[in-house]
Amino acid sequence: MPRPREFEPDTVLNVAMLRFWERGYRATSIEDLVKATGVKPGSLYSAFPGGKHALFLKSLERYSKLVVPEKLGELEASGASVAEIRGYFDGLVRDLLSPEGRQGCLLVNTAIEKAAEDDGAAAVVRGHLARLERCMTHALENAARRGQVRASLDCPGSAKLLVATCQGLMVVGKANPDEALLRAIVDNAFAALG
Amino acid sequence: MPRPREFEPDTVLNVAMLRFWERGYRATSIEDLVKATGVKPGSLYSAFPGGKHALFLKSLERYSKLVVPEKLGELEASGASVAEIRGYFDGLVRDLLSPEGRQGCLLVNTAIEKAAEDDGAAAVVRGHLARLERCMTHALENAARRGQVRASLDCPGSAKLLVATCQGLMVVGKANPDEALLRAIVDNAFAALG
DNA sequence: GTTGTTCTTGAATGAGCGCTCATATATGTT
DNA sequence: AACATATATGAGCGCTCATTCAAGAACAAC
Repeated sequence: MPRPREFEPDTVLNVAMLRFWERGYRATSIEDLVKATGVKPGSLYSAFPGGKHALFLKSLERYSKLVVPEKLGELEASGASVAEIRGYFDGLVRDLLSPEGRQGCLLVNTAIEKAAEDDGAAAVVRGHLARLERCMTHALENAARRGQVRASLDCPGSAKLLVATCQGLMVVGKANPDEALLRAIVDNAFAALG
Repeated sequence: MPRPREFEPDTVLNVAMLRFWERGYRATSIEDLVKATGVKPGSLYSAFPGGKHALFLKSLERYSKLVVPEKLGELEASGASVAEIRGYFDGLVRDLLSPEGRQGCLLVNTAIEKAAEDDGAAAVVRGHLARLERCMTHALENAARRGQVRASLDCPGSAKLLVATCQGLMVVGKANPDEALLRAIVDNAFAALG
C-alpha cells in the first residue's frame, strides 16, 4: 500500500562513499550528495536515519566489503605467499600514480581525519588494519614454509611492519606521487624479508 | 605616531598551529582562534593578509621550524647513526601513546587532508619528507661505515623505506594506539637493517 | 473511490562559516 | 590641542552547513 521508493539507497550510498573517499568527511556536504544523486534532502534523511554521520559509517563498511577485497585480491586466498603481497603493494603504487587513485584509501584517510574524534569510524579502521595484518601474517607463514623468506623472520612482527609500510606508502604517495620513490620503498620492504 | 599593536602575531600563529595540528584545517575555524586568543577578526585579518589559508601555510612553516627539529633531535646531527634513528622512532611511539601526542604530526595529517587540493601545503609536506629522508640516509651511511648495519644494505633506498615506515607508524598509532603493536613495528623495521 | 501507508518535495530553520568595513581608539609629532 | 597614522572593534555581510517538516503524491487494499 505504501508509495514505492523512487531511488535505490545503495546508489546513494555508493555516491556518498566515493565523495567521502575523494574529499573526506568534512569536505563532503549533504548538498553535494543531493546534487550528485538528485535525491532531495528529506528523502535522503528518511532513507538514512542518523544523517551524515550514519551515511559515513555505512560508506566505510561498504568500502570494506566492496573495494577492499578487490584491492587485496589473491592476498586473501589461503595459498597466498610473497608474490601476492608483492601484487598488493604493486597495486597500491599503480593506484597512487594514476589520476583516479590519488585519493588513496578511504580507511587510511579516515584514520587521520576522524579516528581521534570518532570511535565508530576508528573501529572500522582498526578492523581493516587487523584484516590486513591477518592476510600478511598468513602469507608470510606460507612463504616461510616454502623457504621464500629468511628462516629467522618474525612472521607476525613483519606482518605488522608491512601493514605500517603500506599505510606509509599512501601518505608519501599522496604528497609526492613519484614512481621511483614509491618503487624504492616497496623494493626495500621486500629486500628486508629475504 | 601610529597606535601600537596590542597582541603578538607569533602568539596567534602559535595558537593557530596548535589548533590545525589537533583538529585539522577544515575543523578549525577563525572563530576558534578569536576565542582562543582574544584577538578580534578584524585585527587577525589585518595581521595575516590572506586569511585562514595564509595562516595555515604559516603554521606549517612554523611547525617545520620549531616542532620538527625538537622531534628529530640528534638525528639531524652529522654524527647521527642507528641509535639516533632508533631514538626518533622511540619518540614517535612515546608521543602516539601519550594523551597530548595523539594528534600525530601536523605535516602527515596535512598530507592526507589537503595535499591533493592544496599545492602550497603539499610543497611544505614534500620538503619535510625530503628532510627526513636526508637525515635517514646520512645516518644509515654513518652506520654502514661503522659496520652497524649489514654491508649489502641500500642506504638511500632503506632511508626512503624508513621514512614511509614512520608515516605508517603514525597512521596505525592514530587508529590503534597499542604499545605492543607499535613497538613490534619499530623492532621489525630495525631488524631488517641488521 | 476511498483509505492508509509510505515516499517525495523543497522551502525553511538556525547555526556557523570566512571575511569586511565603518567607526572608535591610541600613539608621536607639531 | 590638533593632527596624522596605524590599530582595535564587533556587528554584520553573503553564504553554506546539516537537518526538519508540512504538504502533496503514488501506490495497494478494500
